[in-house]
Amino acid sequence: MSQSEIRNMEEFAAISGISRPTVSKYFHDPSSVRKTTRMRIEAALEKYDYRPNIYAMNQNRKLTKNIGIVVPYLADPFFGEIVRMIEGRCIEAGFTPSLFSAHGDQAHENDILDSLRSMKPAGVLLAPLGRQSDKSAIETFCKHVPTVLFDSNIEGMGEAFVGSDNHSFVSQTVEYLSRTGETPCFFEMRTPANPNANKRRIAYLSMMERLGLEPHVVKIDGTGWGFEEIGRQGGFRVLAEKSLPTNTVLCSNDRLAIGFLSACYESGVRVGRGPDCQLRVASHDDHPFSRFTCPSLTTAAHDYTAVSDNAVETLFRLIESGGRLENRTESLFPARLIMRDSA
Amino acid sequence: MSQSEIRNMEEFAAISGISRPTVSKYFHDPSSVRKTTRMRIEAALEKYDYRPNIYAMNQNRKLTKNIGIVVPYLADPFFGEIVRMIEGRCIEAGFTPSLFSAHGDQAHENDILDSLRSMKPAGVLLAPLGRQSDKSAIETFCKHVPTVLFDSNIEGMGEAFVGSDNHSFVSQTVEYLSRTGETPCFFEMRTPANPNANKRRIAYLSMMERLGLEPHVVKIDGTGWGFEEIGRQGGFRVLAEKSLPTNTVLCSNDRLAIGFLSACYESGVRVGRGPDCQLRVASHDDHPFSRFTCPSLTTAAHDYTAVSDNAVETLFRLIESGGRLENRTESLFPARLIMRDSA
DNA sequence: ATCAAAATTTTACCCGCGTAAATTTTATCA
DNA sequence: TGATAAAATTTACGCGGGTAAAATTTTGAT
Repeated sequence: MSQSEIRNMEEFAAISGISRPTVSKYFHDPSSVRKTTRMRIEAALEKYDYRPNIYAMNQNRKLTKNIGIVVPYLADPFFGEIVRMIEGRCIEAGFTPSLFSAHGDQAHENDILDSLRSMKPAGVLLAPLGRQSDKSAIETFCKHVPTVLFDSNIEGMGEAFVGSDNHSFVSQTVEYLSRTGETPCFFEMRTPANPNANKRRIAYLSMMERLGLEPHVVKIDGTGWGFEEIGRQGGFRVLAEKSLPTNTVLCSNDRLAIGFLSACYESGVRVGRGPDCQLRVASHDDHPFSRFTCPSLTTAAHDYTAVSDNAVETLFRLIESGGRLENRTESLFPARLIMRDSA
Repeated sequence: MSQSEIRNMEEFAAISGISRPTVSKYFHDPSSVRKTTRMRIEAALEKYDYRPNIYAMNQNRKLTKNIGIVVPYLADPFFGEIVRMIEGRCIEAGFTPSLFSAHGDQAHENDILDSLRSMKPAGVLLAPLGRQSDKSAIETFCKHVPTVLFDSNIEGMGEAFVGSDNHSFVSQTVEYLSRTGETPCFFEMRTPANPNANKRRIAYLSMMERLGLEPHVVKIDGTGWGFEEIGRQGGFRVLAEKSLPTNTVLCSNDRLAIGFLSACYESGVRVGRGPDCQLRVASHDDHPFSRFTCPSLTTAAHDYTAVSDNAVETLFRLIESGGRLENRTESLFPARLIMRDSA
């Protein structure tokens, strides 16, 4: 560490006694220069803490070493967790992740895609808003930038999709609930923000049919990304109306369940599988908060690690093969039933 | 929208009949060119969707229009909320925010500061890890980049600090709790991650002294950023040991309280202010989930909007005055007591 | 209409680096 | 040790724009 008199790569190259283009190669990939050369550069690097101008570096590069990560709603800690894992993998592999959240807003998502395009990223991991997404904007984007979709699928878009197998989630919860008690009804938003919700309803219906049970879908009103509040208000409604067809409620996702449980608590409805309980509640996602609800929430867990690892690996394959894959793959990972106290 | 044959600003300038440097000025600040010129450029922009190469733009600029936002732990929805507000303000003002999370890790925080420096941002809004932060790394960073600290203060670093007034939080909760029931004890981590925790303990002690009450600080073990789990384990411990000195628990922050409440529920301890309740629990932060705990959590709320608005405005002032402020200001916003059901 | 001052636009030059092609060095093997 | 292929380095040029200073146009008061 010393006075950083070094203003550019030219000067740094002069000092380390190597030509500038070789130094350039070194920064692009240290292993691409001779060992002796590398050592001389690294020695100089110790003395003068020079770092290349990232803007000048990327200007003439067709593809940068940047990876874009886009999530729909960052105030949801589920995405916080996923992002943490994905970022780690990207950095390990020598990429520079940049993170964006659409904050539940279509216009914002479009703006993100716009600025992402001008970043010339090597690839993008995109968890779209879903129903609210501007499909054509996403389609156009994917044509120009190597993109892997994750979490929420949009038919045919991106070079691949990596997510969880909604059928696996629902079949496990439905099977468990109906085996151990009353038939579950399915509690969801009338107009879900996310395609996973639709898949889960369908899985519920087909699972009930297979088990020869009568399905009941309870649809509640509400829009936006404040799922907990929506679940809570919906919970108050169905509890007040006593309109629940069974004593077992399977929520479409944990955030709705969190709200529903708080409505139950406030309404004095005891939830759990004990003899003194009036209601069982289960759900899907294994949201980071779901182990701290009262009672703790029985749910089907995403394989966070598998999804994020596979999404990243798929993107790396995509990047290495020049931005196009033979055929669009959809990798779905099964859920793991987490039995806690709510059902 | 048409075929984007435009490869660079030169070509675009030719087509719109303006010289390239003027076009450059336009993209830097549309209001800096004559109205007629602006209209001609914007007309051309409609026909040919050209956008300048951001890397070429920033290469020779001493300062970009980027603003760095750094938070310690993005899986905490508190930061998700703050980020959402801050990003909005930055975009409104024509800046490009880029978001980073240290994910609770010092090395990661340092790496972020490193890459942030090479981004030549106009300014940075930094919520440091706190105790885990590498103070000297942050100090060096702040010398080179105009930085406003927020949420968690580090004495003397950055050109300003914007956050919440911990004394206001604690004085309100302590006053309320001791006025309406038993004296509160203070429930916190033995080695808190965040300087706010220390300020809150001190505020608790001084407040108790002022009220002529005997303070009790309950310290629980645990490290890292999984506060809920730490609060939960600590809760089980103190409940099993029956070591709580009073029936009123004031948690240092909501995430601890969330864990503590789940421990209470599982231990069959009824929390609330009703006659059949054994314990009152209150806390600080107004975490997004605190209204969904069981019972809903009485807490002191950050003025999210004021903090984020003020942090951004302070940064803008800092940027306009060339990166240095007369003297380091600390803006603290008072809390608002949110009375819910837990106390 | 005139003319100087102010606001814009152009001219001219530079920034910091990527990269293909040419050249040099190193490694391989007889 | 010498010939030759392979690897590394250097040469030479371009990329896409920023920006000071010069030239021009506009403004506004007379």
